[in-house]
Amino acid sequence: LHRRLLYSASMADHEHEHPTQPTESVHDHHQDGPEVATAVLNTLDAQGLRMTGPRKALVAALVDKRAAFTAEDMVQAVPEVGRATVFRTIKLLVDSGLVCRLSQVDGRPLYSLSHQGHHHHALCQRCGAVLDIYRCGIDTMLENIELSTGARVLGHRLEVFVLCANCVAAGG
Amino acid sequence: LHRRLLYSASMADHEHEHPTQPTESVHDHHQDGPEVATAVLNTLDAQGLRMTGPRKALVAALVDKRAAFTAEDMVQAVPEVGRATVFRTIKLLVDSGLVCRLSQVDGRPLYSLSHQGHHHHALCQRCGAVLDIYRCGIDTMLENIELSTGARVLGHRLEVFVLCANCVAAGG
DNA sequence: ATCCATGCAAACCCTTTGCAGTCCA
DNA sequence: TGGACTGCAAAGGGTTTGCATGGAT
Repeated sequence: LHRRLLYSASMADHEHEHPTQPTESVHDHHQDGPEVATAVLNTLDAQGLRMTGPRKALVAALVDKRAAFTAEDMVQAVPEVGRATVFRTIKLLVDSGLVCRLSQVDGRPLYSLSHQGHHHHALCQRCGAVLDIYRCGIDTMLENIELSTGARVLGHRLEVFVLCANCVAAGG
Repeated sequence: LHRRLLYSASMADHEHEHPTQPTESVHDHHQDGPEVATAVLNTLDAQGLRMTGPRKALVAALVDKRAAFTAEDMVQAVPEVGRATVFRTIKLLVDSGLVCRLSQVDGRPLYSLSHQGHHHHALCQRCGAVLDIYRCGIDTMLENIELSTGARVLGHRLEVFVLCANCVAAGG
C-alpha cells in the first residue's frame, strides 16, 4: 500500500494544446505514520491548540488508518476517548485542513487524512482505500459553465467510487 | 426560469480530436409542471405502484418546485401527508429514477426531479435552482484513473456549487 | 376482498450541547 | 492558576420502523 502512482496515460494527444496543463495524477493514501502524526500535531500546536492526551491518541489512530474512516470507527479505535471528544476533534481537524470530509455513495460522511493540494478522492468500496486525484480536469468545464450560463461557480466536489487494484485482484 | 441553455463554448480547439464527443451542455431545471407530473405518475403506474392520493399530492408538489428540495420541504409543502409517507415516497421515486438525490455543501441530502441522461448538478447556493450538467467531461479522466492505477471505477458523483445567473444579477 | 399504502408514534442513528470536573500551558 | 479541554449524559435533527387502519385495484 505504499506505492505511489503518477498518472500520465493517454492524454498525450492533448498536450500540444495545453502544454502547461498537467494531466491528472493519482496516488494512494498512505505515508509514514509517525512522521505524519508529528506533522499533524505540529500544525495543531502552531494554531495554539493544546496537545492533550485525547488529541494525541486520536491523531495517532487516524494516521495509522490506511483507509477512510467514519467517526464511529474512531470512537471504537480509541475507546478511552469520549464520544463527544472524537466528534469535536474530527471537526477541529477538518477545520484545520488536516483531515478532509468525503462522502460515501449514500451520502454518509467519511474522513481521511488530508494531503496538500488534493481536491478529490477515489474511494474503494471494498477496503476503503482512498486514492487522491490531483488535477481533476474539470476546471475547464466549470469555466465553461460560467461562460454559457452566467452562473458563478463557487465550488465543486467530485467523488469517485472504485474498487482499488488490490481489491480487483482479490476478486472484487 | 424557462430558458434552456446549450453549452458549447471554448472547447472548439479540442473538437478535431474528439469529433464525436460533444461538449458539455447545461440547462436549468424547469419544465411544464402538469405534463411532468403525468409522466411521473405514468411511470409509477407502469411499475405496478398504486396511484394513491398522497402520492399524487407529493408528485404535484415536487413537480411544482423550481429548485432542489429537502424532505422537510416536502413535509411542509404537503401537510396533509404524513411525515413517514413523504420519506417513503421520496425513496420510492429515487429508486424509480424519477428523482435524484444530490447533496449540499455540508452533505445533507437534497432532491430534484430527475431528467433523462443527466448525471450532475450545479446547485445555486442562494435560490436552490438546479442546473443539469450533461456530458460532464470527466469520463476520460475516469478511464485514465483505471489505466494508471488498476482500479475499477464503479461510479462517481460531481456536485457543483454556484450562484445562478439570476442570483448573480440580484447581487449574490 | 386483497394487499399495498398510510398515519401515528416510537425507535433509531448520528451528532451536538450543557455542565461539572480535568489538565495543559 | 486560568481557561481550554474532556467526559458524561441528555437533547437534537433527520430518518426509519411497527402496527393497526384505510384505500386502490
